[in-house]
Amino acid sequence: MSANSRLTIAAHALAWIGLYQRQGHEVATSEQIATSANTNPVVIRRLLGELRRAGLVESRRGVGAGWSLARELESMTLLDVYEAVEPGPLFAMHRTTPDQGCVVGHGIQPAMQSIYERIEETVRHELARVTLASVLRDVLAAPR
Amino acid sequence: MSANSRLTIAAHALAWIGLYQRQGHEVATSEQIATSANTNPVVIRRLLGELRRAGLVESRRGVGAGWSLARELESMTLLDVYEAVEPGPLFAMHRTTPDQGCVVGHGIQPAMQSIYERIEETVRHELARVTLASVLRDVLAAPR
DNA sequence: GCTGTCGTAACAATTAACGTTGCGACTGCC
DNA sequence: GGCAGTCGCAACGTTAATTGTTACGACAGC
Repeated sequence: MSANSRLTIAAHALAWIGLYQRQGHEVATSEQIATSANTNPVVIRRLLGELRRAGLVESRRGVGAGWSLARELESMTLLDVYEAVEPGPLFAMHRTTPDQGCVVGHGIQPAMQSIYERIEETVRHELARVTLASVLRDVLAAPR
Repeated sequence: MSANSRLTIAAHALAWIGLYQRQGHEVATSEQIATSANTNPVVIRRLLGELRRAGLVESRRGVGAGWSLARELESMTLLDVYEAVEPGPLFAMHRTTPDQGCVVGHGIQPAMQSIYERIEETVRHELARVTLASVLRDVLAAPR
């Protein structure tokens, strides 16, 4: 599965902003975060834009502009981030509609759909148990 | 997440073969399955080849060739199929290594890695609870 | 006005999955 | 022994999504 790294990068950005603010800074720029994540500032701005729409971060414009947290990291979970940045489901159906004249082709999609929904629900449950504050704790606890 | 449909198609193929055998046929051809799944026979052969390596199906060659189940559908779970056809993890890390000189860039990957491993474990647990026999039951129970 | 940053559009680059074609290998049947 | 049907597999084209890049206007503080 060509998994995407949107959730990883978004968590990275949030942890970075959170740590930076703890160190007394008001706002973080997309360029600073991009340097840490080794990617392009526009990629960060795009992701943070989605997080802003979800009410997780705020942005200022003008000179001295940048990003800040809209809520405490303690009150943010990976589920919040996941829902903000992940568009589609974990597992996909057929790209083309299967043969509806075939019994299997007709019944397979509803069958798999309900299974997939149950699995995604447990994934969401697990994501909801992890706060961004605990992610940052784990980040800082990594051996160097 | 650009989810792929490999698990869905593989389950489709197994259910199709299982039902076909129940109706008294010995083997199913990749072309029959491809027609039901509305795709190309080579795609089916590729997927079934992976399932064969995992010991879930067998194939014959020559005239009257085709595919048959190597085990009962009751003894096959979606986890068996998932592990046979899904190469990578559900969530990806950064595409490029983050800045190891940054505290967050250095600690983010191990932190996310352990979270992702825990989540994949619960997904595997859920997949293991679903047999292909129950998938086929659900397929046949779909309203027409 | 100048500067630094966001906001966003447009497009290129990369990657993975999927689809297609072609052909050799195998096996049962005539 | 030849024929026909199907798998096995490689090669390549197509498609779609993500990611990366460039460009430029908007905004706000100095």
